[in-house]
Amino acid sequence: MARAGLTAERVTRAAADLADEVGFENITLTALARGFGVKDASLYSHVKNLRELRLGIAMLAADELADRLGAAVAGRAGKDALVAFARAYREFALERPGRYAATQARIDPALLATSEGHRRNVENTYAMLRAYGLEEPDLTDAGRLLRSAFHGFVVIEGNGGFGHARKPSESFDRAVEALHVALENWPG
Amino acid sequence: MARAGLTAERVTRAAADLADEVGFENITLTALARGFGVKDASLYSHVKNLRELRLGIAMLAADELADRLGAAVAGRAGKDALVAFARAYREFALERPGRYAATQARIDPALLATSEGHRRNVENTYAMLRAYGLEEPDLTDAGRLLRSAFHGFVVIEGNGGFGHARKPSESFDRAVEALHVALENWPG
DNA sequence: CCGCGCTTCCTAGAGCCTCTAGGTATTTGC
DNA sequence: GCAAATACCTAGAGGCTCTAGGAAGCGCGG
Repeated sequence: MARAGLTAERVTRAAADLADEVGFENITLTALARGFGVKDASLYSHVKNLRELRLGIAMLAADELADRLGAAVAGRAGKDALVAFARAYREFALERPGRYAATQARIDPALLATSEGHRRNVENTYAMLRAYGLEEPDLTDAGRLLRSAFHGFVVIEGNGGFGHARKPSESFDRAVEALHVALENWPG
Repeated sequence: MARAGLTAERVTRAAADLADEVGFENITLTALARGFGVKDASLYSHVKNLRELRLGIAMLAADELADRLGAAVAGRAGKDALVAFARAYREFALERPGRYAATQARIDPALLATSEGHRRNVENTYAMLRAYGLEEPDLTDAGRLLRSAFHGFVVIEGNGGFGHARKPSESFDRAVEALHVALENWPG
């Protein structure tokens, strides 16, 4: 009997792919096992339970997102950086919906602090905002607005919530411009 | 044997309450039946299946949200209306998380068109935005930005995604102010 | 090259979930 | 008060998570 050669690493990666296919909340250890040609009980040697598996995907995905966002803003500043950041963010969310959803999953704060990817994502955003001359607490407020707007947009878009009237990508670019205006004229 | 006196109406309403307690995605016909002191199979006389039940909650919730938003903006205009709208929106989402999640559920477009609540919600937003002197397609873009920002904010907040650094309500108010600035100086 | 132990994978099964089929009992409407 | 409508039931199939314990493949020292 040939073995499938599972490892925690491979299982998590396959789970992330599965999440992109069927949605982060719809992944199933049974389906994952089927993909490996293995029984579901076998996965429990590599993964503690479904919760932990989701956590693993979240870490993986946060790292990948951080890579993309980091590459997007590298060598840019101000509006250029904002636009590049926003587009890279949206692209990731649309292209890897399961992984993206994972980055937004509720995570134990203590554990979150150990996630390199999540930390880098926060850092990237703040670096961008500092270029607008913002200081605390405006920095936090502006960061939360950007995060909310970007996240809200891709969630609604991914959910098919925008109807067919106007191309989302156009609305998105305009929204980013409007946010740029808001950042430049941040209410004092 | 006394009967529980179920109707589609009562079942849906109880399901909405259950959703507020345990989360929209975590509602269960079994748990719902338990609440009525009835077997889960009995609910299938009143509700087609779990999908349809969720749909019913979505319709109910959209109506309730529309009531709140309508009341909030009544007699107001401009920044006043925006602030009132935003606060009512956030309040609903925090107070009735299950119902709120339902309003954001993916719904068949044909069915969505028949939902009074969803229609009123779109209408309310547009009325508010027209006061800023916006016209199509800016109206659509600005509407999508507001929806994204509000939705994103309450989702992240409800998910505990904002840490403990600064009170979300303060960030929210500042974000709304910033959005007001963006709407007033909408990029041409 | 042979057995020893570690790890991988298995079967069995409990518990919870959705949903169907078909039966019994209560209520309503005539 | 009787018949039709309907509220609710039991039984059961099928999918899910997760535990417990057993059997095969693999890598190592002798």
